[in-house]
Amino acid sequence: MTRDRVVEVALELLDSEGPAGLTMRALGAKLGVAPTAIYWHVGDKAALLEAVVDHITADVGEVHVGGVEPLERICSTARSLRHNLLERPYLVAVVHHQGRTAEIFRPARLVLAREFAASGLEERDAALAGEAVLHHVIGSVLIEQQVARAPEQRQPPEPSIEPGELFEFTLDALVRALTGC
Amino acid sequence: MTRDRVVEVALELLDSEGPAGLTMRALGAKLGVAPTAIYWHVGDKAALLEAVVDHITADVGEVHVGGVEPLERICSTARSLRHNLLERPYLVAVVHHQGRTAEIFRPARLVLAREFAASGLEERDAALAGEAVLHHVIGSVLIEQQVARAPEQRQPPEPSIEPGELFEFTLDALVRALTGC
DNA sequence: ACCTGAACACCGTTCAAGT
DNA sequence: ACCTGAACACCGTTCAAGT
Repeated sequence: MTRDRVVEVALELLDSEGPAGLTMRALGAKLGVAPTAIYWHVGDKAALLEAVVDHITADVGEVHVGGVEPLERICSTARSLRHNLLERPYLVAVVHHQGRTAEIFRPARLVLAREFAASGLEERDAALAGEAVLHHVIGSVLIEQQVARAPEQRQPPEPSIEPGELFEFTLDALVRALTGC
Repeated sequence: MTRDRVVEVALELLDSEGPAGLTMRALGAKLGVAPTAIYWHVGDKAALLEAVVDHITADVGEVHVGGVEPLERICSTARSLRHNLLERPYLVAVVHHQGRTAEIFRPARLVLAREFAASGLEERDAALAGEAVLHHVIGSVLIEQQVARAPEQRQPPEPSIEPGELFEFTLDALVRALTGC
């Protein structure tokens, strides 16, 4: 029983049971310990969620930047970020609930601003362009996840648009527009 | 005490106290009635939330489309949608929790696809372009709201980028890229 | 038809008490 | 230092009982 172990098991519980399943009692049971023992190691549930999101933030921050020219590096950063966000099903909801959505984008934000600057934009425009790409990524992921677990949606959003294809199509148009190619 | 009255007061409670404050007990108290009376009119809390989101969906769906040429109509639709989404602070979170994010975009989606088609794109490309604009709107709103109520964010996302300005900048670039102007 | 009250199973949390 | 158990205030929900 260490703080790291508690957070680790909390993440497992989150992945398997969802946010509603992550209760102090269930977590205690999975740790083989009384629920109240958690309070000694990590504090209350707010502190636990902070720690969980700390871990998630670190994971999401590890964006893989490939390619050599700025345009390709921008696109690969966006793809990597999207991939990281789609990995954990409840990631966006939990991070949003903690009010830390802006925070998890920091590493990608820095890369994007740098690469847009390298593509010829001046500092402020590069920052704006980077933010635009982030908006596109989070918007895509949010809607993709929602469409996936929609209730009995009367009809699919559009006749057979595959999410990945849609993402690539739009990313390409957006980045070309922002860099002025 | 009618079903509509219950939903109406539930929306008030949601706006004033947030999602955590919307409890059957608090709702009963505000209605001057026992919490269990709600069950007779609207069913359980899941049914209540469905009804609340029904109402929100109708509100968000009322997008104002201005201008005459397609490009201006697309931008004004996006602005109107953004405005509607920003109006209620907990809208995005509640709708997302109900798994109905894709649904609230339906009216705007139809308008956007139609206008992109009018601008010269063929049907499928018009649908893709419309979806891209929706991604941009939801992404912008999500991050804007999060930055607004971030905890003790160490530093603001970027040196003084006003959200509205950022939205306009990116929307313009995106739409011009998609329509090929 | 409409509402109340008691009751139940579940939360998060505190705190004295154990080792 | 680390954990347990009982207890408390809060949830959503059911259901018999009232009018």
